[in-house]
Amino acid sequence: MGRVGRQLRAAFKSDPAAIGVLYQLSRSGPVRISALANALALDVSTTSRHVRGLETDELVERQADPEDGRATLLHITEAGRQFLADAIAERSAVLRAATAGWDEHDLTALNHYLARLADDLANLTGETLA
Amino acid sequence: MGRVGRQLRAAFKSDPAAIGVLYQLSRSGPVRISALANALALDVSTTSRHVRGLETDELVERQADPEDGRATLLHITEAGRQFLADAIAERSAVLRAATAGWDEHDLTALNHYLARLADDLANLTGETLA
DNA sequence: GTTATTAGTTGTAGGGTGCAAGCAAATGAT
DNA sequence: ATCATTTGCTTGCACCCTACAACTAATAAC
Repeated sequence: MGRVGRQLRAAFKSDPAAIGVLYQLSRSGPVRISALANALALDVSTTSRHVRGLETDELVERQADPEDGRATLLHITEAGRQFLADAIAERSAVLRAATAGWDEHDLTALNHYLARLADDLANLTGETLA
Repeated sequence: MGRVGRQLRAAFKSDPAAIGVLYQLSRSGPVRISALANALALDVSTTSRHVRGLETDELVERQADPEDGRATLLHITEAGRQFLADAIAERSAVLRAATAGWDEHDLTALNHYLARLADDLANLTGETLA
């Protein structure tokens, strides 16, 4: 089981953390850092540093939260979407190469199971975006 | 997809790396460090450090390779097996908790797919134990 | 208005990882 | 046999990810 993880990590060299942040932002609209950290199952401080890095690269932007001066709302930029799309494309290519011998049915089944497992694990520990 | 990985990493706090080494050793008998590194898709140097740590904890032992004085052959100790078994039990408990609502068929199917994917990824990059 | 709580950042420390340099044993060329 | 090369492994170094603790700024509670 851990094998899959290790091999995927080895195959996906590019920015492991950044992509998680961008992915979450891409499908959730303006969010606070704390919510993001929660969704990623990471510490707020860690998430804060990632966001700062992405901000420097202009893949993410922050705006003051109109309802709370302490908080900031994050959103992905157009460049961020592009970057994410490229990263996903690269990963997909690897997966497609690995699963070249699979038939359509098995692929969708695996996908389905993984999504379900991710949801169940999220429920187990209570991490989700609000 | 990365979600599963992140959440599993969060749920399995204990010794991420050590367990990989022990697992490989448990199912492969005496191996060289280089072969182990290859199987784990890790750098030899990284693997070397892990082995040293496990050796200190007496979970792994090394003996000189009779056929090559430079190499060492690693094997898991009884304590190592016990440690691994405990770790696997802990992980299994988490997974069972997460998949409490799954029926038997789906579980075995997921297992099957993951094993297949791991194999295919290994083939893609050529990492296996000899 | 003073105190407590909350959102985020920064300091610090610990691990994992890979690359490059080094060391010792083995192999190959002469 | 001798010396150069290759091979297996370890160590030095630098970088990233991560969490916890201490801190600042802003809000909420009283």
